[in-house]
Amino acid sequence: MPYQCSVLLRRLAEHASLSPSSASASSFLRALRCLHARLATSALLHAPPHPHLTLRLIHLYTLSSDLSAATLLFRAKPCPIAATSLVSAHAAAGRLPAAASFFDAVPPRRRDTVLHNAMISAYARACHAAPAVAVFRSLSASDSLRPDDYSFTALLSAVGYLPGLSVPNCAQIHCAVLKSGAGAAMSVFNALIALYMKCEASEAPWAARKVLDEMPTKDELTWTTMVVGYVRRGDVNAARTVFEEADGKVDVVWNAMISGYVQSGMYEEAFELFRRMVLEKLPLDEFTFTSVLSACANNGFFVHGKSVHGQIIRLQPNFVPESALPVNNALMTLYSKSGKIAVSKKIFDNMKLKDVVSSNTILSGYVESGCLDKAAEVFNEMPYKNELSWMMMVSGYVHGGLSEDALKLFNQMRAEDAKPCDYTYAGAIAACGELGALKHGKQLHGHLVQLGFEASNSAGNALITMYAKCGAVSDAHLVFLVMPNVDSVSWNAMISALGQHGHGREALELFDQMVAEGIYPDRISFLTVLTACNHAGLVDEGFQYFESMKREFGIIPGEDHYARLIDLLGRAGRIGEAKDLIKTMPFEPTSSIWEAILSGCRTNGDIELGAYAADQLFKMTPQHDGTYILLSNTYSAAGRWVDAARVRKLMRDRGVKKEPGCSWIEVGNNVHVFLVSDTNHPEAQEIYQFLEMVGAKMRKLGYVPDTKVVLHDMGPHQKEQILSAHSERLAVGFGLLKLPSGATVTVLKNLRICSDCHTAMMFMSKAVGREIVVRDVRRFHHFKDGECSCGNYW
DNA sequence: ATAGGGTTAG
Repeated sequence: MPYQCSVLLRRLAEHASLSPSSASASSFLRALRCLHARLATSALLHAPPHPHLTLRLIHLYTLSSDLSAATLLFRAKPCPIAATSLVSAHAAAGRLPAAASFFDAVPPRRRDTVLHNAMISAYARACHAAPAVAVFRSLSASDSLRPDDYSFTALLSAVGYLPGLSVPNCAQIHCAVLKSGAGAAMSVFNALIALYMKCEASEAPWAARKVLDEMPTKDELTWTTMVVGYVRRGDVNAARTVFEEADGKVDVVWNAMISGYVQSGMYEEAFELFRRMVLEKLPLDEFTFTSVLSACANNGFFVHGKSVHGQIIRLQPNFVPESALPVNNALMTLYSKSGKIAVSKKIFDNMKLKDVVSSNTILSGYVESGCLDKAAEVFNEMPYKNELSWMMMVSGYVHGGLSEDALKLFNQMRAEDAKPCDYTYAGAIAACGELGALKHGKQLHGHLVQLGFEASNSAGNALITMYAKCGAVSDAHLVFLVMPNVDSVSWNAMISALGQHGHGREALELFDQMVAEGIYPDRISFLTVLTACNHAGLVDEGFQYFESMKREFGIIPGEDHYARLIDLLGRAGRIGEAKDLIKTMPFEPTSSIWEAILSGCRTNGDIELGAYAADQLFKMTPQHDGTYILLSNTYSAAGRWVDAARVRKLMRDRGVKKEPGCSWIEVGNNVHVFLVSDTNHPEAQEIYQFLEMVGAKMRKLGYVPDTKVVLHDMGPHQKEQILSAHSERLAVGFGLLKLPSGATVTVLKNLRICSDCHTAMMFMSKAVGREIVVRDVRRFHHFKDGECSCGNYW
């Protein structure tokens, strides 16, 4: 019986090790798995000291990834060879502690060179250089053992992860390898090339090249290593030169070069190389397809991408599920990015093997297209979520305006003990900014520092924006100042922070400083600058920067830049110049342009142009309520009440729904509450009742001399946001009042409200003992010395 | 039984 088992198992093992990844072997192994278990048991029962049998079984289990069965067997019959198998299997699966436990389970005297090699390689895979070196040292120090080619190869790959690796370091190791005499294999040289290429110094490729030139024989990996090394250093041109030189060696070099182009954003070149591979009838494998599909997806080559898909279908490559996986993932990305999420989902559903990347890809497709419900569905069904899954979902919610959901998810994440990455923190911080939840945002800032994410640009940039939106400009500035590597996003965020709060001059100064420090401004920078000018009323400066954008920086102004400049002119009463500007625009006015014109006409009382702009807007966006309101206000401002009423009627006739909004009202000198503009809306009833309640309460306190009502366009969601977000900080008035919906609000003292934006406010906080500025997160007006920066206040 | 390279999601 044991003998029979042994023969059968050897056959199995031979079959499996011939092609461990081919479909037939894996299905073969799967089919026989039940048999294995029985054989294993009987083998152990019938042949107590039978190391060979145990060994074969363990190897077999390792090949079929049944590590728990292999581990069980090892515990019953520990031997160094079995340990080797298990160490490498666990390392391959990314479980370093498990791998190390098998190495440790073998007494030092019984460890052989191969077991040491497996352990060194395990540490190398996990990027742990120091312990790998320690294992290598213990191998060298042993009397009976000597390191071989494998030992050196694995050691060299581990050493590559040492921080601050220099060329002299590498040369030292190089010498040691040569002296030992053991390292003469091609793999050792290839590893040496990779090691030199990892050094930052500019002469490193030269040293690597020397190794390559001195090699007696080179194989495909020699060239590939050079190509990959150059790609990692960001030198695609040098990679290309090496690639050309290696011409004739097929397969991997091509894949490495295509992937190198993709990583450097040179998608056309990547596709061109793929085309050459097809023309020269070179074998295309899953790596080729994956890289070229990614090139197509990233560059909008959707037609090319589809033809690659066609090629895959035509060639019917005999991919095992493991190989088909990345290809399918790349295909999903292609279809998601070209807006065909349904196709993407179909591929997803048909995949035999899925991983986190698959789910994340479909998740990102849904998030990008704004289908947050479907994204959440995928997210909740994911068997395994990683950092990225959480991050995409959190930032997806923020992007979709669902900041509360974002924060809820963030809290759920911490409850599930999942570790947020810096991007996830950035998302949560952005959510705080949207909600004006300064206290929560500060807390997150504290966590960031504790976790050592201070150097993260994404988190830092999110902090700047969050503090700015919560009115804490000095905090925003502090973050900006202590950030170790500010990028253009950081500059833009800080410029915008200053601009939002009316520090127009400072914003412009910061912009100039940015340019002086050699950071190239982008279109966002100019948008920010124009906004800053807008809030500070710096019309001529706005014009100057607009001009220099084209002239000095070669950035073609988009409709958003024009719209902002027109808005700026309109506010400054220079509607005539705005008209001239439209005539010089290289494109037809868009809806945002007409909107800026219309709002300028309202302030300037230009009824004729306003009506024309409104007509254009009615054609483009007939259901947009803002146009009707603006036009009607333009008429009423000019005293043409009949026309104003006509516009309101038009709006009703066309079935345009007015978003219910709420506003602040001033009661007497010092008490302020909410009111809604459209009393027919159910939302209005709620607020109305609320106000009644407030009124009654205030009358009791003797606070109601007269009541002013301001109408304005704030959505119900926004109102809720403001109510819930600010309530904690606003608790200085008469105590909390509760809305039927459960949101709480506090009545304040010394509040000032801008009649234009209706949202900026200032009050004396008894709790803090100083003046605090609170603002609506979406509107950018600045309150200074009791006046709003738009100059329109009461 | 162990080594060196190429893969997809933001």
